[in-house]
Formats: sequence, structure tokens, C-alpha cells
Amino acid sequence: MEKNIPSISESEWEIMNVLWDKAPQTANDIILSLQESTDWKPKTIRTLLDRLVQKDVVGVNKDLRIYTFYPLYTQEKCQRAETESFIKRIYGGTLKSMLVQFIQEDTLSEDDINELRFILNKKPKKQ
Amino acid sequence: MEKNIPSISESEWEIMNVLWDKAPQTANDIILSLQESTDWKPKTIRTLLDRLVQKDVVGVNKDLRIYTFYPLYTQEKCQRAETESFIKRIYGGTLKSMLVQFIQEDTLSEDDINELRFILNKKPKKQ
DNA sequence: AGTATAGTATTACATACGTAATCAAATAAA
DNA sequence: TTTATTTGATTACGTATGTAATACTATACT
Repeated sequence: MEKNIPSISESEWEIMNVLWDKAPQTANDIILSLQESTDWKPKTIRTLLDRLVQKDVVGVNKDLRIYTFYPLYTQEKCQRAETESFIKRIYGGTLKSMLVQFIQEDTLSEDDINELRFILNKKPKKQ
Repeated sequence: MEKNIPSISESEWEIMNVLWDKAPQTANDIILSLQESTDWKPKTIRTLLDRLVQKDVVGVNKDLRIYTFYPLYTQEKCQRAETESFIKRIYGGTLKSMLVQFIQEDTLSEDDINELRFILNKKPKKQ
């Protein structure tokens, strides 16, 4: 029984990325990390973090006075969930249809394409 | 000078898909289409349509008493814009990183992979 | 002509999200 | 010990979104 991953908003993803990079972290750790990449006020970051906790996407350890936070789902799981709903919404359901478009519209460089060929070929055949 | 495409919400995408399928259409046409795939009330659909008009993603022809609506951007353009921001947010910017994950995690069937190989190989080499 | 009906326009209301500020409690510093 | 500082909890407020309902207006029918 896979439980549905709650939806993570754009800003919340920034927080998650910091936590996936390293966990657990205190709110202050996270604030310091994000101060480099965003111009959010500490209070803002704290709010986002609290919301992730409410959504049960982030867990809190309250044993010490200064709490520490950690992700409750792996990055891969969240990426996959987002991607599936994204592709369904935007491309009518198939990753392939998206790829076809990207390949055909020259979004991918020749190098990218070669690398993809390589990855696809490396992938072992099932039997 | 490319103008930025306004962001289209999840529900609004449903409307857009109907309009991309065929345009122009009256509000009623759209309502009928969506009544098959959703359980939205006509008024709801009308609201979504109006919002798309406000956002300048959909145009209206008011020459006749019963308006007709049509998309102001191609589906490809909107897909691409969404996809770029999506990939940046979720995968740190590269389509490739997403693909690698999907290929490695067996999300794609063997058939899909073969089809991708085919598409990639069909793609003419630039020079 | 009067009324039902179909479109359009306006208004509504709860929840999510972006972006914080204020309030309270506990610890650290003076 | 009194006070400043840090951390956590609660509250705020505008815009977007989901999901409509109500009000107005112009045809269509009786």
C-alpha cells in the first residue's frame, strides 16, 4: 500500500532539496543554506518548513530544545510522484510523448542525445 | 522578444487541452467536452475559461452574441515552458537527469526504450 | 407582449501558497 | 538576576486556485 505523497509546492521544494542533501538539520542550518541561494527571510523559511511538517513530508525530532528536521520520503520517490502527475497533466500521460517532442524540437544538444543513446544501450535487456 | 507565457493551473490545462484539440469553440462546446472527462459544473468551467482569458492565454471573439474562444499559444510552446520550469524545479535543470532516473528505475518498458532508441537514431545528425 | 432559457458578468468562499511579523518561552550574556 | 537573543508557536495578509452561485441581458417560445 503506497501512501500518496502530499503535494510539495515550488518553494517547499527548495527546503526539501536542502534536507535531501543532508539530514537531519536544524531550522537554522536550513536557513543558512538557503540564504545563499534565495533571499527569503528566516521566518519565511521557518513557515515553509512548518508546513512541510504539517503535510507529513518532513519529520521533526523534538528531543532536544532545538528541533531537527528530516525528510520522510526519498528524493527519488518525490521526483517520481511529481513527474508522473506532471506528465499526465501536460503530455497526456506518457513520458515518451514528452521525449519525442524534446528530441524533435532540438531542445537536446547532439551531446545530450549521444549520452541518452548510451544510457539506453547500457540498460540491460530483460528476459 | 519572447513574451513569457502566464502560468496555467492544473484545471486550466484541461480547458486548454480542449481548445488545442479544436478551436475556436463556444463556452458551451467546451463544457460539453469536459462533461465527459470531468465532473465540473458548467459555471466552474466558465470561470476557468474566463480566467484564461484574463491571463491572456485564451482569446475571445465577441463579434457574435455567443462568444468563441481560442488559444493564444500553441500547445508545444506551453508544454515546453511548463516542462522547463518543472525540470528546473524538480531535477535541478536537466532533462537528462530526469531521463536517466526514469530509465534506470524501470519506469519505461522495454518497448518504450526500444522506441526511444529508434527516435534517437532517426534524429538526423547536425553538421 | 410576457416569460422561460441560454449566455455573459459579477460575486463568493474555502484552501493553498508566498511572504512574513508578532508573541512566547527558554537559554545565554551582562 | 535582569536582559538580550535565539528558537518555536501563532497570527497575518494578499494572490492564486478550485469550485461554484447569483444577477443581468438578450434571444426564443408561448
